[in-house]
Amino acid sequence: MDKPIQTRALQTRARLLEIGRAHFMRDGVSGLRVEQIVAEAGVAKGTFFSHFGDKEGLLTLLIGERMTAALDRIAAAAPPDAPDEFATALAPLMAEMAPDAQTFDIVLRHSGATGTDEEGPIARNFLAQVEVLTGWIARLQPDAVRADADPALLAEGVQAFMAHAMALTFCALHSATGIDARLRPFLRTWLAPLPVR
Amino acid sequence: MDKPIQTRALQTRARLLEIGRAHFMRDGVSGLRVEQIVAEAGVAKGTFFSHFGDKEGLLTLLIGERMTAALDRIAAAAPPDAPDEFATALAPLMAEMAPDAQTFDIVLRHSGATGTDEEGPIARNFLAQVEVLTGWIARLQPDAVRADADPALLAEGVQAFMAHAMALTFCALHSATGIDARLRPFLRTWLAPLPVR
DNA sequence: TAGCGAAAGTGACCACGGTCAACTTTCGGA
DNA sequence: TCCGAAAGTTGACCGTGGTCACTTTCGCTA
Repeated sequence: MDKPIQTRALQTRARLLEIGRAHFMRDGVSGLRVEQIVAEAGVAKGTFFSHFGDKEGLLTLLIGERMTAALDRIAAAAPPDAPDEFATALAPLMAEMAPDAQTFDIVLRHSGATGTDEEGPIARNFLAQVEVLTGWIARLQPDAVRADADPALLAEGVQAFMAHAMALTFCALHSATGIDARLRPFLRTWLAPLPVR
Repeated sequence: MDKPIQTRALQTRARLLEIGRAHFMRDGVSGLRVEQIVAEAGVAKGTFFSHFGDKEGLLTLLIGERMTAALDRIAAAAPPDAPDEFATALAPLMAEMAPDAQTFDIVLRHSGATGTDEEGPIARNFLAQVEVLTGWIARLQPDAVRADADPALLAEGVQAFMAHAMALTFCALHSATGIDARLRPFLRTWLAPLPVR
């Protein structure tokens, strides 16, 4: 019924992860060769794939752990007091999500775009993002953030704008302005409280 | 100075495009093999790459021409009279942009995410989308659409939500509801006119 | 029309992710 | 302590995208 994982397998997996992490930190996504990792770990190619499914399987773990750390730090800090501060608060997370186009690509592909129960640390991170954002938003309603919409909907919208702003990073025309500067006008318009009637 | 393109090259290119289009229409992105196309066209592999750069070069042309056709049809039709009609009006375009995950992936990667001058029919389509949307929005301001924001910013925001809604299509949890149903609440909240003070 | 330079096309070759049938190791129970 | 089944591992093999030094074709001018 249960399937006990042998320590041998855990060790192999840990070794692959560690070596993969080293390569990822040094060269990013593009400089990660399965054959290289496998050679350094002293195992056969097939072993890699039996552990991670495919190359992206490892990458999602590596990217996911960085995203998790970033989000944890953000959640532990003081929540922003106004929509304008959202972008700055989220900047460290976005830096992990989109250090380069290939990474961002993987993040998007495994995002489950806010809300699948499907596996994966990236998808889980997106769910956690919504929770954090929802908390921030609910806390600021109704004075600093519009109260005529569901906080969860607003939170998802923030994610959509984050993706938009990150994508613009890889476009020559917009890469000059910082990512939070690009995000801010959208969030301001999206979250602005309705004028008092 | 000028570089006259030989008719021979044009014919080869046209043949590759035509065969590629046939495969794309039958099997989508995933069922497109460069070697197959090249064999049917009776040319060498290198010829393909000298014409399109890489496999995605051809795919962006094929996807781009479908997106262009869809957007042209939308632009020619009557503009929507309320935010709620945006989603329905845009549905045919979104169907071309995201018939499957792989296609959507390519679209995103070549979008220039609204606003690079960089080449490519997909990036150009994104620019054209903004123009169409800006027109729609400006037309409805200030009664049916909020007037406190720049129409271009609102248009870009619509694109961000479109991407979000399309991404949700490939997520088990959300694929049940139609894409326009998913998009509508966001657009309603994003574009809703401010209450009269 | 010979011949030259550039454009177009060729195909052997490579890189690299991924597969799978066979083999080895582990471990619980008889 | 031996056995069988399942977990773990192996590495030869494959598919496919992409490269590049070389050949062929074309248009032009002397």
